[in-house]
Amino acid sequence: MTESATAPRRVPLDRERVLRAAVALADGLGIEALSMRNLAERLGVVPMALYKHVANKEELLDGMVEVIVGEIDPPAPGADWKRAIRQRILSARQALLRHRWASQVIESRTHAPPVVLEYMDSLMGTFRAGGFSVDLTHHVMHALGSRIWGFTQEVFPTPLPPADPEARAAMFGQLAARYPHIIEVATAGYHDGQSAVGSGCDDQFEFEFALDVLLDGFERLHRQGWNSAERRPGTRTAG
Amino acid sequence: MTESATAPRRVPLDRERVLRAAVALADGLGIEALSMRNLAERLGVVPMALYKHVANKEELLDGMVEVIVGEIDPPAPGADWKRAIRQRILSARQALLRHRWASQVIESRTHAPPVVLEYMDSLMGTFRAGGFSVDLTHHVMHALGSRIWGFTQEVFPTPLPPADPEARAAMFGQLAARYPHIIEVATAGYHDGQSAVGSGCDDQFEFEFALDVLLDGFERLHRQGWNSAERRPGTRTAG
DNA sequence: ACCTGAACACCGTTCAAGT
DNA sequence: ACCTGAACACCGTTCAAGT
Repeated sequence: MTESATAPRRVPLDRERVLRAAVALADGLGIEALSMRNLAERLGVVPMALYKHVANKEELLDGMVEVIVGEIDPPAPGADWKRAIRQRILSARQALLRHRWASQVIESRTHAPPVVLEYMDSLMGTFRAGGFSVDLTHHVMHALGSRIWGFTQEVFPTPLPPADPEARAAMFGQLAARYPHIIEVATAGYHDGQSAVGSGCDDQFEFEFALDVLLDGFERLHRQGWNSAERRPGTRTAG
Repeated sequence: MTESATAPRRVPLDRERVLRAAVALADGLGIEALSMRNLAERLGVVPMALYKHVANKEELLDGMVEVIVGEIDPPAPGADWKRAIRQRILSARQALLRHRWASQVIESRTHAPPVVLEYMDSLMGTFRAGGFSVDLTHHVMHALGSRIWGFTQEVFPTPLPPADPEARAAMFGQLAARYPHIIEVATAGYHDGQSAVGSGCDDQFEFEFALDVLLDGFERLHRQGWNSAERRPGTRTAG
């Protein structure tokens, strides 16, 4: 009985506990609230104690990425490449949606933690198993880019329209004059008084739309036996 | 002669000068070196003087984005939609490459400055002029996402291999065991002793590859009269 | 009325002093 | 030998004192 009642919460710190606390803190208060001092306080230790388990804040962030990437489902056995890739990326998307700060942190990393390399290697293995050439696999991974994590940097969120109908009408009038196409697109299909501006698009639909345009394109290139010695996809002339 | 020799550099500060100095500082020393204090010193003023021209640092960053987006070429007249969009995005890419910090700052913006809305509106106008439905224009803009700025978040840069041939061979052996597909792809086409790992891919080729896969896909959907009431691109069954 | 130095409330990280 | 409080060199921003 080493953990007796006389020392109730004297659980020794370890890297795992530091990382999980950091993830929980970022989940709860946002990534901008994650400071070494803040995290230490949350763990009931002095800030310097953290430096026993992570060399610095950058390494802390690396570790947090590892935790999130670890939540991505393993590849489904037996699926064809297209379904396998699609499923894996959409699983990554779910993991990233559970931790809204994660995409930002992933994009700020300058080197890949091992678990990230494993994930990328696994995706590439799926393409190769599907018959993709090494060449096409290479460019296809680049084309997916950060989309392999299930997110794409969206264009800027448009601000919420004012609640007052008159003010809203005035705002739309002004915007429509300056940005006619944005307003046209944003208000399409919303003719019953509300508008898509501010109310947000269906992010999941948009993500899958882009993913499927890419996957369909990859499939076509693969079938055509594309290779990079020829030109880029769109520039090949007929015959 | 208001600007006489007796007061040589007493040029009054204005927003324009603040923004240009901030861009120059970020270009020269990196975005992490851009602080209000640093920028003030560079301009020979006290930090508080900056707050006369920008409300806070966020607004300073907004202004810097405006400067960079202003460098993007206007649309070429007379080109078909595909060439026009392609050219515009590749021009944006050149602007962003001149300011390596810009993509990071653009992605961190929470709202779009007017010049950004104008650029997006202009792209959407090009799709519309090319006959795209409002519906397809909407989803196509989402699919491009941050690619409209000419960049995509690349996957993590792989570290430079060690110079010592023996150490390099050992490293490749270890990596190949853990990440066989990464190594396969990274070393393809480099059989003359060097490797693509660390030496970097052709970013411009990769960018245009992905862009063209998307543009080709958009063209195909447009010709098919795609609309979002049907399913996503890849999920439509034959017939 | 205008400007600005000092101060406030933070940061990540170092380091020497204390146990 | 180990731990940690104080300190260092920064931040963005506030505010009151000085001109």
